Amino acid sequence: MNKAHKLHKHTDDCHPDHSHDQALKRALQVLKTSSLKGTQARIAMLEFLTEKHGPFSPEDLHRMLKEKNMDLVTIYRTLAAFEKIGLVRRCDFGDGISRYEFESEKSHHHHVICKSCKRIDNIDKCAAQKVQRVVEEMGYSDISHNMEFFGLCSDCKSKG
Amino acid sequence: MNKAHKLHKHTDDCHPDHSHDQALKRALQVLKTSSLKGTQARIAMLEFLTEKHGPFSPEDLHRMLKEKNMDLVTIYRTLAAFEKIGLVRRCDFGDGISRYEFESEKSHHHHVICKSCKRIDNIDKCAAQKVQRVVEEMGYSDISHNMEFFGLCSDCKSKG
DNA sequence: TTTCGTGCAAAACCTTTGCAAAGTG
DNA sequence: CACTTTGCAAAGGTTTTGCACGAAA
Repeated sequence: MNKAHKLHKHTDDCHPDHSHDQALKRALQVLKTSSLKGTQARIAMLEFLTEKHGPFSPEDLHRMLKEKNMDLVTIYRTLAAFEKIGLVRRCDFGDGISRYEFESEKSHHHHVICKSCKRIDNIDKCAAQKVQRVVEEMGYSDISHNMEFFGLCSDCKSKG
Repeated sequence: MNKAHKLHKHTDDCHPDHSHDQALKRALQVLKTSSLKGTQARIAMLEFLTEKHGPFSPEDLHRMLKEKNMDLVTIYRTLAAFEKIGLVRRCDFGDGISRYEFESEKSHHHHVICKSCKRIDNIDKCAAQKVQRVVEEMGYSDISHNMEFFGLCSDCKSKG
């Protein structure tokens, strides 16, 4: 069974300001800083991720970048590398599939996934910051978080 | 490789009021209401989960309830059934392992996982409620959420 | 040139499924 | 007794690993 790989596109624009190229430049900079080589595969993935934003599963990326003839394994390894240096964030929608999204201060947000039609909406407000302060007070540093919401969207509700 | 299965115990008491048995009673009630049979396996798991609370992976439970001679598959199926009727909540710590925790209104909370020593602390404050209101305004109903924090605990920080 | 990254094949791992036997109400 | 649940075995799907070849600095 090929679970819920095809999820709806976002219903709102993540980047109405067309700041893709800036994000890409910064990303390539981070790559250098981390002494990772600027290979074709990595550049192709960063171009895609900064423009389309996500979240995408490794298989999604493999399919959507198939003209680049990259191995799925390379995509897994590249995403792991990107995650380690903070270029992407891993999302978990609870279906056993990892999804990744380009991460930057500006772009940080969370999602609601409709339990029925699997559509994804962005939530711009990140209330986790208040909790983050609590976590800091507990003595933690270098804090990150995951937060996803699940619900029934209005369309699915009205359809019964 | 057997990833981070052995996580530290919580460093604070979840239930200083010893309300295990009450929670267990209510859980068994929910079982009946959902027309699920009160089998040995289910009762053993509920006893364990209401007392020790979690979060536990299926394998954790299998190991810790090994005197009951339950098959791992039974544990998977039971957890799935419990999750469906809201008796447990699934947590994702981003390491590819599902962990489950007994869920009740009183017990609802989130975690911080130390990236280094894997210790888990509870966060009692659930700031997700404000975001939940935003999600409601977007038209969603029947909303649930996952939220986990990751950081470096003070012990690990001082050890370098 | 030296180090790092990629592709391919295979393995590891967690989770799910099918079916006969046993248990529950 | 009718129906659900369990155990066992096997399969499924995602992710990881090993190694030789190729690419980047």
